[in-house]
Amino acid sequence: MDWSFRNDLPIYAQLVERLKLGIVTGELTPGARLPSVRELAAEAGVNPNTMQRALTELERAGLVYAQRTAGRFVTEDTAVIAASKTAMAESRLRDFLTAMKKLGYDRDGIAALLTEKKEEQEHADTGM
Amino acid sequence: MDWSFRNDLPIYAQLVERLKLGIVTGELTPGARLPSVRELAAEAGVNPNTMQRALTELERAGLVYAQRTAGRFVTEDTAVIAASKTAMAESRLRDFLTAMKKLGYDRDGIAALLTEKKEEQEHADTGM
Amino acid sequence: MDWSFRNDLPIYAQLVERLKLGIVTGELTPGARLPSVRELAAEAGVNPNTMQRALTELERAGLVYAQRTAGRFVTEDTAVIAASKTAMAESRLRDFLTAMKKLGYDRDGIAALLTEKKEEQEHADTGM
Amino acid sequence: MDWSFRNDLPIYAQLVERLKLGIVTGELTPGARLPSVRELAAEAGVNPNTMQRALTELERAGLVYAQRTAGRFVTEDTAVIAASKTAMAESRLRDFLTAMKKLGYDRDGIAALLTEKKEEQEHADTGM
DNA sequence: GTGGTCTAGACCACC
DNA sequence: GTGGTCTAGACCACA
Repeated sequence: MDWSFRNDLPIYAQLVERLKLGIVTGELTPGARLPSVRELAAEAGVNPNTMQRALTELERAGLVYAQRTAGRFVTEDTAVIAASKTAMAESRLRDFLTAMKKLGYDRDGIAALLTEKKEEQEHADTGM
Repeated sequence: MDWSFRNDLPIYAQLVERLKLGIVTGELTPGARLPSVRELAAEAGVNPNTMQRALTELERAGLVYAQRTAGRFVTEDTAVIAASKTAMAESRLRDFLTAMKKLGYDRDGIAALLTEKKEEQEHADTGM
Repeated sequence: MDWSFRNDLPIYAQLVERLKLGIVTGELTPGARLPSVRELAAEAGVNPNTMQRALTELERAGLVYAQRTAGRFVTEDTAVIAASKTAMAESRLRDFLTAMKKLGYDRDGIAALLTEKKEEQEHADTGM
Repeated sequence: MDWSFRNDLPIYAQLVERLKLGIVTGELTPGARLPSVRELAAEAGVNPNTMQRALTELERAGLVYAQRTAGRFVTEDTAVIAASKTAMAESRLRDFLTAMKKLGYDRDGIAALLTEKKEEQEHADTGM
């Protein structure tokens, strides 16, 4: 995992984002035991409390559960994970579309931009 | 103009965003005179200092210029406005694509989501 | 407000409980500004962080909202408050009924206990 | 017996609760021999130490007694069992009433809620 | 050793 | 002065 931080968002929120990503992409498999708070904190280079806060947030979202003294585990409920993933994607998509619409782009304009970007990318790919 | 504020961004930043939007969408036409800081602040229901900061930001971006005593005006340089608009759009697009890619969506997946969304929208439109 | 704490529940949770109670009972009126985190913390005799955690919880529940630098306010949405109140009552009721049922009491048994308690109470009242 | 655990109470306390319930409801008859700690622990899926602690608690409460090598037995003193049962019920009742009173419900309000709940239940029963 | 809680104290952007 | 974030370090019950 890369534990680099931007400065446009609180660290704990970025930790949440990062861990969520790890779960929905399968990097952290359902049922897997997470390292202890202290270990994760050390790995990420943050205070244990900060990491704790992030994990508490994940617990609230149902992506992780804590067991008294055994540690924390990724939920086995793959439905929850899948729902979380699509929710994240839809949210991104919705935000993107409304922002673009506010800027005066309609669906065709957006589609044009996308294909344009795509071609750029392909040229860059072949060029590398 | 709607002057409602979210809680995830400083107010002055939201003011900048809102005014920028007004300019690039033509709601505020090139060369138009802006209301005074006091008036704008009153309209938006914010502290004049906060509005002031937003306008200063817009000046730095070259979208607005001040004339000693006459007030502030939207730039007449339509090229600057157009550039600002495409810059905003590209930035949105880039952020969106990288976020989706992190979530495991490739170009085809994104395209699928977009068309899906489009159909939803159309059904909603016809249904209303 | 009485800020006494039991030791069967984390302090922050008791703070949440106490403040929630204040809101649903109208002790804290809709739209009212709460004292600052620091003031509340001093009044309750806890660390500001602990009070902050409680208030964050209330915010998540929609009973309180924060405004950038102006302070925190009780929600004006009385529907949310009413819903919260009935939710609390129903939850208490449900817990009570299931617990009694597990103990082997049916509805009639519970009703009997209630009227018995009521009479006790009345005798105590007249006796005072 | 169902040995599922919540997360809001230490496991040993939940074990005590569960076993107490078994005794006061007669599921575990007076004088009956309990399985060994090891067996109980295995059945409940907990550490033997944890189950041991729960049983010790029950002994202190006088609901269970140990005989050197023969094992543990449910008390034959039905008076103790009955007293334990009413104590549990009264405690539940008292807690419930004070909580509801704090929420602003008087006896009539509580009675109303109860009958309301009762009707709901009956409709659900007949409806199934 | 694990998660959970709490304190103390600091820094920050914002208004 | 306000809310928000973060660190450091401590203590606790639990298993």
